[in-house]
Amino acid sequence: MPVTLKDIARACGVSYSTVSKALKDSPLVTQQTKSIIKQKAEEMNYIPNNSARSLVSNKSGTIGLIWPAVDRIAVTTLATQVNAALQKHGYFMVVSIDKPEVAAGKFLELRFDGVIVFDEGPETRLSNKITKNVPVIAYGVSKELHYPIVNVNHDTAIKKAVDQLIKDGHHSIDYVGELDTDDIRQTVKRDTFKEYCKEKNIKYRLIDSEGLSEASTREALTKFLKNEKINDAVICGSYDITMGFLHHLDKKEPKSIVSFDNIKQFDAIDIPLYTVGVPAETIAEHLVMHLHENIQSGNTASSKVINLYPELTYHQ
Amino acid sequence: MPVTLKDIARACGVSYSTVSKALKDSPLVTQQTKSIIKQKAEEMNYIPNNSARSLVSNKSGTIGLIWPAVDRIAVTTLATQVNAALQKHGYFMVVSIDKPEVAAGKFLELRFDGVIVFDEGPETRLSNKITKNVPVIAYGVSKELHYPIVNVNHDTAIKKAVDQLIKDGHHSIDYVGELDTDDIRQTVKRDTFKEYCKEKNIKYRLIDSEGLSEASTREALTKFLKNEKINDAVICGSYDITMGFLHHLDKKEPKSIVSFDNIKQFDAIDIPLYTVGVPAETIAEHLVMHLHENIQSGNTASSKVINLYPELTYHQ
DNA sequence: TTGTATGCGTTATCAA
DNA sequence: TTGATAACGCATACAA
Repeated sequence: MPVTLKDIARACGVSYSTVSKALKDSPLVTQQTKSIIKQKAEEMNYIPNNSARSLVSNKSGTIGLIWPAVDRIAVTTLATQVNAALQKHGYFMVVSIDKPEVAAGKFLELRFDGVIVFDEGPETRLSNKITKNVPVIAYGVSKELHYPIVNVNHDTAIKKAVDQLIKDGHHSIDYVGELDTDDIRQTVKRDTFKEYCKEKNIKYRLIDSEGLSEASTREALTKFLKNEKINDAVICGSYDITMGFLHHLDKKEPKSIVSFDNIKQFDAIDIPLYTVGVPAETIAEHLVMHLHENIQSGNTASSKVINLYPELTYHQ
Repeated sequence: MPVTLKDIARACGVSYSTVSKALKDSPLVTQQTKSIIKQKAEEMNYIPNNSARSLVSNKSGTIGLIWPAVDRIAVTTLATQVNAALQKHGYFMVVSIDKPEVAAGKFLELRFDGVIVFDEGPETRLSNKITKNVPVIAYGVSKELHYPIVNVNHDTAIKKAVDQLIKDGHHSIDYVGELDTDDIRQTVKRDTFKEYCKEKNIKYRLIDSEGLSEASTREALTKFLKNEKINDAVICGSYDITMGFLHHLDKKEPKSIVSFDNIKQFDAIDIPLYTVGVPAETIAEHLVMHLHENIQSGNTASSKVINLYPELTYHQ
């Protein structure tokens, strides 16, 4: 059994409320007693009981991140950034790889202060039962949730990508991405691409990466390239898809490539390309800032959309 | 504020201790009152307060997984398996991507029932302060921790790999893996390979993958292959490294490949190869089983080594 | 400046 | 079968 405030109080010959105050540096305690108590606490390896604290203060200092698909690099980067941003605000972040509704339910039982969810479509949506009991914020591209979402506007990103390629003189563009899916982050790219190309009178093709991983993209392209040739202008739907695509790229043939995701990993690539997307750090900051505000104000379930707009950058 | 037992009690006109019993299906309550209470609880969307529970029962039902490097496929697979195994035992798993000692400290404050840590070397080791306060189990290849570890014996795996390649008639073997590292899971492979080849009078080379990712391996091999030719017999240090290696493989030239990690993702590869390692599911089962036992018995910090022995399998 | 008392939501023991 | 009550560890308003 871990050491409690009472144990320290007994060891110091003071009352346990004094210990409580001393350990949180309250001005209501003498410097001298404080330092005695703190030293003793350290010595006895005191570990505060968050359950007890949480019971009385209604705060756990913990945020739950719901992340069922722990496997894509770009998302890993975002999670790391979110972790850092939360830390800055004094929160501890914890991840669940369970199904969203299950994870959120557990988070509620644990009385976490807030929940972040990576929105990928219907199966990742949280019910009212959850969202009216704890501040939730999503990351994605949807606009019609009953809780706030940081929207990274993939549609704008696609348009910027197409515009750039047109500016570079291309009249025919390929899009490599996951086509057969309900993940709204993917479908919005696919559909916007199609429509915008039509609008701009650009010839286009949709090439299925058959998944979101580098491996699936590589395999899918192997098949594709048996019968067809890839275009000179290509938009890749994510960092991982870009990596899968780059394998098949003969460096001698110059291509214009625009890759989704704006993460530092691109700096390590020796092929020049454009990237488009909101930087992971920006996304993280906004997620944390808005969640923090809603925790402070006790707001749950406002269906606000926080729009973030993608940047297009050239990587030499 | 979420609904409490008292709220339900008031709504049902019974005492809250009756509600408490009813909701955990105690035989001390009539079926009738039970069903009334349960229905009301459901209706009011009652969410038990784990903090309060934990305070009195000294159990949180939650296990913390320490996993600072959320980026390798093989590890992702293991985490998923561990999550499932814990669920079977009634636990909820939660992941921290913070530094091990920080994460463990927070887990302690949250009074989690147990901690699992992926051991990769000195920086991933937990101090006595932690391990004497909560049951901890590690996954790795070390044998000298002050807490239990599920050891997957990479040294045996390497030997099995070399033996197989010798049996297939090879006299010269390449090892592709991370060479310049303190990660003990990697160094043990490197060192055993070298020594065992010497012992068996086999010519060998160590090829640096310059990291553990597919991308780094691919790049490293690009450089390597400019001046050298890869051997006919190759051992790859992990799933991701194998994937990086396969890019450079001309399918026409037959090679004998042994890849580390025993995960289902290999089924999707169309190149025949051997895999060696303890299946992720087995690792997960043992981690959870032993942790669960130590939680039950209140054991902390026994320095037991649970040895799991790798299997070599041929994938057509 | 320090100590006492109350209550947070729950479980468990005991009394009714 | 049900209800009252103490206790878990802590924060805090209040009394000393």
